[in-house]
Amino acid sequence: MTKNSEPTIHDIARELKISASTVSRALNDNPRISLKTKEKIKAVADSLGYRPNTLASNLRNKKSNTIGIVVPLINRYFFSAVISGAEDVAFKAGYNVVISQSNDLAAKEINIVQSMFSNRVDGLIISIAMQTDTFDHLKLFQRKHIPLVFFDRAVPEIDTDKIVVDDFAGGYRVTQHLIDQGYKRIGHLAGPQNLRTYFDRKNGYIEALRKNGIAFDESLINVNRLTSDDGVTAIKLLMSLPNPPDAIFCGNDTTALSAMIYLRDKGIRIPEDVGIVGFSNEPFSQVVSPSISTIAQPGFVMGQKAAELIIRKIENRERTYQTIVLPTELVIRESSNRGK
Amino acid sequence: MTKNSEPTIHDIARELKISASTVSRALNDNPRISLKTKEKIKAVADSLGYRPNTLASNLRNKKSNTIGIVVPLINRYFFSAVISGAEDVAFKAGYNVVISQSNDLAAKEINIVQSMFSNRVDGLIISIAMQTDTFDHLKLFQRKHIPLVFFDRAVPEIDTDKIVVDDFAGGYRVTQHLIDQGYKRIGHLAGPQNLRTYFDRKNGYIEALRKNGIAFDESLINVNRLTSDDGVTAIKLLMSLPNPPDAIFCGNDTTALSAMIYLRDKGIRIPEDVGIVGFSNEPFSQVVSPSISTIAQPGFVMGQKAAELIIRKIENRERTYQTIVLPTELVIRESSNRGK
DNA sequence: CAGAAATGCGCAATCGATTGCATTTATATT
DNA sequence: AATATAAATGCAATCGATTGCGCATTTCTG
Repeated sequence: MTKNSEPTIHDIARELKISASTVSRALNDNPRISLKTKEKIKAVADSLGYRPNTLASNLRNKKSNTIGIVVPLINRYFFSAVISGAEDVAFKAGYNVVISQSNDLAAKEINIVQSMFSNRVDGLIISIAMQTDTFDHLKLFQRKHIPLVFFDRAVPEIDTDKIVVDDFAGGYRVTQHLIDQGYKRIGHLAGPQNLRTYFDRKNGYIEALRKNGIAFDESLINVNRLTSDDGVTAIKLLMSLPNPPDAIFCGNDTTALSAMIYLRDKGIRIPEDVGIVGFSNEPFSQVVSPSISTIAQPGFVMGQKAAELIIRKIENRERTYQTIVLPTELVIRESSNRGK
Repeated sequence: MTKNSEPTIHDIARELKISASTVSRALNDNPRISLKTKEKIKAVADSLGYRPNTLASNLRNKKSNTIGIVVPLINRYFFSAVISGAEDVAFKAGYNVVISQSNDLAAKEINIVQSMFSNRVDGLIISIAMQTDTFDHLKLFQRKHIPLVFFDRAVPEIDTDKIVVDDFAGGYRVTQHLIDQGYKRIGHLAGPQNLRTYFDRKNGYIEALRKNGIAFDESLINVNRLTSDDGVTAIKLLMSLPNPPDAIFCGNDTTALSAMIYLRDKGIRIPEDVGIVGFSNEPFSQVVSPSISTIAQPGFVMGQKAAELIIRKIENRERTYQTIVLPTELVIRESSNRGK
């Protein structure tokens, strides 16, 4: 098939009757090579259309200049924002990024992570799948001292760098805001509690209630997977309670939207009758009607920070682990704004 | 830093006092190795925690099992959908994907593409940057016979595989739909005309007018970069014409939305006074109010097809170039529906 | 039971770039 | 001019996996 005529440093060397070592050094601007020789070599390299074979270089250097990124789903605003931010920083620093999606399946995640290990990525940035509950595949990276950075969904039992948003504070703020708006019975659609993020959001909610002296009613919390359909099921359930809520803190914007549409179809006014707040500030949340109050998660910045951090680790400029907690921002929009 | 104790096939060989060749063959299930030996080898490999070094294998095989994907911006729904679809297919077929974004800058695109070449990707899937107007970096792939697949934004002068949507038909349908709804003066916000997609959309629009015997008025077309701000500027301009349009076919959903918001703020009713149609079916277009009529572009499917195609090419199961034109689908929503 | 055929495995080169150490060449010093 | 010193380059091994060819052992055939 493809003719295999890619020029190598040996071809350049032969052309100039010098050794490949010299060519290699020249192309890497090694001071041991004279300027004159360098120029000659670069000229020949150009004329042959030489392009270094990164594979060979990587093998020899035991470094792939590649950062792996694993997300549940690429095609989700928050995650693609993170990827975008990470790619930006990585590319500028001379790293490639390989990206895979776990589809929130533990099995695929394990597969991906092992494949990335075999590909000798220099570091791994990951937000774990909802389903994942064993972590051997990640501990592998730990054991081999390959930098590992969690973002958003971190694993508490693995001690490494983490970049998360302050979900607790987010949940707290949302709830406080709803209370401030005069809502009395505030329900919560919570995500899977094995994921720290959702766990924290719920606890922020509970803490805000407590601080405000509001009795915590377990029945107002519905734990589900936060899909659009789950949102409808959950809101239906909560509204059918003998004493239904007058506000809902939804674990994400998707359920906020689907709950909102359900309520609207039932003739329930938002925010007058029921207040709604989501989480994540998905793009649609500001353009729907009524627009959805939510918590902004700085995805792009998160990606940038994750990449910066992992590069510092890869290049060994830092040895201690840190957990960066990015501040959350409450974005108040129509769905919870009664003007109080 | 990291201790370099990754076990290799040589370690396994030493352990069993056999040769590395045998180990390699055993792990690759070569029939020349007896079952007994294979089992012993696999047992030792497991016990040592052996993981093949893909870099070494790739170098030797002159194949990286990697597909490069270049998009203008990862964090855009359509593109992340394509990436998601492509990753899906690629991963199942045993390929990794490395992804970079050009930010619509020609210079960065060139840089990325060359870097991917150096990394010896087995194939490249790309949607070119708006800015790009020289194509040497892509012709390089052609010359070296490395499979190249364009999607969405293709380069006419490069003869290779392309996956596009039928933009012409899309533009035509949108326009016909607006005419059917009784709109009389239909304007168009067009994208950069060096990009085939936008060029075709515009021509579909023009053709539909012609077929319906409607005089084509150049002043109703505004060519811009289709950002949110561009949309506002453009709509402002069109509406200030002596004889303003009563419907706008916007080159994408972003401008459709910003134009719509501008009109709404001016007290102009949609779709009663002015009809709006976008392009791409961004997620927000169905949840805004009024919801935006648009053309659905099957991003995920496009990504899948692109990956399937490039893999067939890489594995040499196909030699002829093809252009796959995916059908467009008109999604009629509120913004253009006067119930006619 | 000799010779043929099959089976199982090892040697050594290869992929392309890098690098410690050695060697050659140029320049400086006495 | 001879030696010391610095500058420039080359040799050969290395990174880890793969593979054509050949050798040795086993099994089969007449």
